[in-house]
Amino acid sequence: MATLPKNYEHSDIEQSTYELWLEANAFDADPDSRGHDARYVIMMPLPNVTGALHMGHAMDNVMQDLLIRWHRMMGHNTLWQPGTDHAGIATQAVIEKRLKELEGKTRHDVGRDGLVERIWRWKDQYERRIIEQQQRMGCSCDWRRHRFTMDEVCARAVRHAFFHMFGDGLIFRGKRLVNWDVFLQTSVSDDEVYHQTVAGHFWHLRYPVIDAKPGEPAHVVVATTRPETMLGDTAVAVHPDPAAALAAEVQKAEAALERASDKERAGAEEALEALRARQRDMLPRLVQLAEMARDGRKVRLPLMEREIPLICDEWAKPALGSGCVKITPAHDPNDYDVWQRHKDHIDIINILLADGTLAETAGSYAGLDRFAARDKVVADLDGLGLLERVEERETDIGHSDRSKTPIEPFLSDQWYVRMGDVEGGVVMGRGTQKEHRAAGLVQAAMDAVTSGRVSIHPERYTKTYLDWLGEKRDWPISRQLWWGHRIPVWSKEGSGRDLPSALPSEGALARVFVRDRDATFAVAGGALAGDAAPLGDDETWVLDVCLLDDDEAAIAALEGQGFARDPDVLDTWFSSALWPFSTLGWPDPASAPVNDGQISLAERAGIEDALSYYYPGGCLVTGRDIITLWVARMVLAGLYCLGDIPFSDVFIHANIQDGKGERMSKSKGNGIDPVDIIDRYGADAMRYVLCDMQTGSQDIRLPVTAVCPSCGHPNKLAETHHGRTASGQENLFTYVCGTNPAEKKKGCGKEFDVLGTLETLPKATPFSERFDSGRSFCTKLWNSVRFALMNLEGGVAARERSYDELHIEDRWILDRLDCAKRAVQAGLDDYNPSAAINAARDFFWSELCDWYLELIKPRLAEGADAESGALARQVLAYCLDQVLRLLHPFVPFISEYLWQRLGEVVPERGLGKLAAAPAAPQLINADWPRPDDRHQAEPLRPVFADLQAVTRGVREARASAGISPRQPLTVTIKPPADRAAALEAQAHIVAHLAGVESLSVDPAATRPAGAAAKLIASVQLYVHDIIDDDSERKRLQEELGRVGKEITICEKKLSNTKFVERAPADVVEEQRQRLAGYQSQKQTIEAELAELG
RNA sequence: GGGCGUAUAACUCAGCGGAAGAGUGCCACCUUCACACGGUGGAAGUCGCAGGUUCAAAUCCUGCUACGCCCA
Repeated sequence: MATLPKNYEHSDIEQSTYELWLEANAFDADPDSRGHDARYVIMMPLPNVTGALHMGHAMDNVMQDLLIRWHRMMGHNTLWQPGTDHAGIATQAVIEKRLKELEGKTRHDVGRDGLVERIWRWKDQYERRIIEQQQRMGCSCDWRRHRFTMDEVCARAVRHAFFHMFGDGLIFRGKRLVNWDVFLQTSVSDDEVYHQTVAGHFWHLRYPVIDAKPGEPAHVVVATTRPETMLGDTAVAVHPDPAAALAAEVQKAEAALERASDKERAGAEEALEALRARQRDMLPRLVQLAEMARDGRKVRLPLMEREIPLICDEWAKPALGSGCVKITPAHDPNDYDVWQRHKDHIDIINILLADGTLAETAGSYAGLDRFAARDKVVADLDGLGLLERVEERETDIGHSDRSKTPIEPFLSDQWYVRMGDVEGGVVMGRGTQKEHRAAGLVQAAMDAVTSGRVSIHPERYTKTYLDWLGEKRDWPISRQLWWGHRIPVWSKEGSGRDLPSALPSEGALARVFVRDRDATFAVAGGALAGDAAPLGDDETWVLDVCLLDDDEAAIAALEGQGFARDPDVLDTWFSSALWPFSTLGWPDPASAPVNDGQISLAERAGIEDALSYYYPGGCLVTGRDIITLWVARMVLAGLYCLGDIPFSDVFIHANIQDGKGERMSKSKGNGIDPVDIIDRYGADAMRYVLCDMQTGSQDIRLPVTAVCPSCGHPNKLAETHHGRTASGQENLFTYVCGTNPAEKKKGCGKEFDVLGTLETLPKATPFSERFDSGRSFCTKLWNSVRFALMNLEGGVAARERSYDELHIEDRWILDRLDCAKRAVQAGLDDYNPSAAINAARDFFWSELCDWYLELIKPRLAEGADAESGALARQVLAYCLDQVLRLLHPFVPFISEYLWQRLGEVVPERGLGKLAAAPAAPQLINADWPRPDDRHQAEPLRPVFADLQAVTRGVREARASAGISPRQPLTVTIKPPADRAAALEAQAHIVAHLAGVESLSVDPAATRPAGAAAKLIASVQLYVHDIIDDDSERKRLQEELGRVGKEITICEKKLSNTKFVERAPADVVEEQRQRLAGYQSQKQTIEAELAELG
């Protein structure tokens, strides 16, 4: 029969339980007759295929599975859509790096097709690994719907979204300064740039003034951290009104000084004094330079021997440096803005090539790498006596997150999505029933949140979302990569009015982009729409044709006319933004090309198609770092393509940090594989602890210890030293065993890694003591069910029961269970898994196991009253049934396994109509427990609290007197008269739980000689024959002191007339009650002492 | 530089206006018939610092300090 093994081994049950669910198709989601209110959809934040998952992903997946399993049990039609992301730049960077390391080749050696084919192989490998990891965690997603962002169905959605945006004029070309990664030779978005402060220099350069007049300076001084950019200088700027600007600065400094704290005063005074010194010493010269600029004077750019103008622009700050600033429009964002303001009379010169070497425009420096050029420029200027001085200075340098190389601001053509408001508005959800007009894409996404249609939990992240969107910056979507969705635009350049007379392809969209003035015009039938002749005769243009499909005939026609396809691919987030509906077959589920073995998305047999049934979804579960990257973009893409929000709730969970408080991530080398934790502790233990940790705070610290693969020494990673690379630098990915200075026992000193990504080093097994509590919990759950099964064996009749026939402990446990159900529900409703699982745990462990199970043991014993025992068994089976249901979303494997065993022994559970527990073949699909007012037993709570307190009192007396737990005691209880009856009726409970052989209740009792006296909640206990008078006297004196202190506190409060007058009446009354209680305790103790003599 | 967050027992975290809590760890006792990944009992905290509001502050406000994250 179904007795459980004595020991719980997670490895024995997890795989078979997961297979049980798979065989029962328990994760499958199909549209059915349940209404739209009963749907629950989670779109998995698609992990990218660059590598395996770490604990941060585990948190994300567990939170989703928790919500999904909970909703599934509540009877919802529940879809959890899994999938992976191609992560364009990240994945290509990994493969290129490996190509270089393993084969010594670059991507150009293997070609576009060759590289892409290698990436597909990598993708297949890691996608498998990720799915395996998710399955080990217990993820209950519908694997038949697994998608990859470059699947055919997703690719089709990308083409449609792009085509429509293109047609609406929301996609445009722009010549902009982008963040250029010279290693990967692509632009990267601001989000992919991290800033690092590095030691650098500040070079002060002299530019000679041309034909300086008497009294004028012979040169101007400008300063830069990147001297090679001077080759591209096209102006030197001074402030137009330096006097006013400096005066304003002085005023600000004076105000700051006034507000300054004592600590800040010295610094503020110094700053003010420096400004005043500038007013005295430098201002006349700056005024003079401004006048020279207005006079059209020029300076000679050294090395290039180019004449460049002095100009007036407010970007030059009189309070900083020399007050003059060099202007390099093509290589600095601020200078680019200056150029925009002075386009008419200054140039823009790009001196850099895509690979980071200097272009022809850099004159004799052409061909040099940017850093070599820097050295040479500095040396040459020095040789000419034009290097005034060099300052050591820390500079903040942007680095590419992918290649770790410094970013160059670089002028290039890029594709953008127009995020801001558009004249006439944007049509959202064109052609759908929800079609409407919005001011612009970003505005629509902001409105969705401010109106409450999308709510973010915790609420504070709403600000993050709105602040970021509020900037309404255009979204750069082109990447100079080979891995990704290729931009579906074919282009041809020309000039003047020489536009092709007709488009070569029917149904294609076309726009004319006019170079150098950021203008685009739609084309209809070969002619410019609207204003028919916006093109000047000498203007150059690009005609862009966007195709909806890769129609071979159309492409051939275009290419025949000299059109060429754009080589770039789209930003990964473009396809991710469509995820909530591309996965469901948008724009047409009926013809959606799903993969082999996958479920069709089309309508069938009168049941809705996947898209209309499952869109919009329910909840998006993710970390706060991608609120801007992804959440916002999904909202606006959903609104634009379907006219509706993609989800109604966003649950932002905590990020996992290591023992040092740094965010766990692969790139930092401090991440750990959840499978390592699952192997050691079990998936349920890991899930239990992750849920317990998810309290609503934004970070969770998880100190990790690694077992050295060479000697077995446990190394606390936060304090263990890293290894070194060949060049002697700290290697963040490796550790040296035994280098924690705080550890007494030394390890072997050998190097290891924790991720298993280094082929040259052995991998350590990581663990964290924080998961112990999860494993203990599972063991306890296992053993309690094991105990129950031993006692339920032979079956329990599912008899109809009335509340009246229940014993006091039966009613009490039903009351506690009912409260637990409410608390678990409330915790989950509030996105507070920690509160939910603690409520379940407290009920299960502290109430069901610690009290109820102990209380019914006599009723279950052989020879006990059969009727009483049957009732206890029935209540016990019901409680376990309910507790397993409550725990299932948190710890699915063990709860399902135990449910199966419980079902074998007691197939029908519950107390009839009084407490229903509808049977289900599998817990994963069983009904979620609902509270029942009839189970509430409020009047019983104080009675039970008395019993518990008295029980604890006896145990404490026994422990403090050093009496063996086995020795039976004799106890007399002297309760206040009004509580005597209730206590007497249940005295057997205390007797049973505290090891009391003889127990009497007597409101008039006095202390027998040798008895320990104890006062518990106004109930006097006498534990007979365990103590001598001296130690009892001493103990009572101590007790008296403690009570005296409490009395003083209460009296002090109550003698404060303000407290009595202003505090709420019930609070004052509570204090009075407390005081009375303590005073009565004091009397009792004094009486005891008097009796002792 | 701007925003968000965190500082509570040795560790990891709850509590967020009316008697300082949990889990782990620690100490003592217990291998009693579900469970030593257990039971019983216990020790352990000027609730980061300084002001303020209030009858009352870990909790609200202001400032400081340290740390983390996001955005420039």
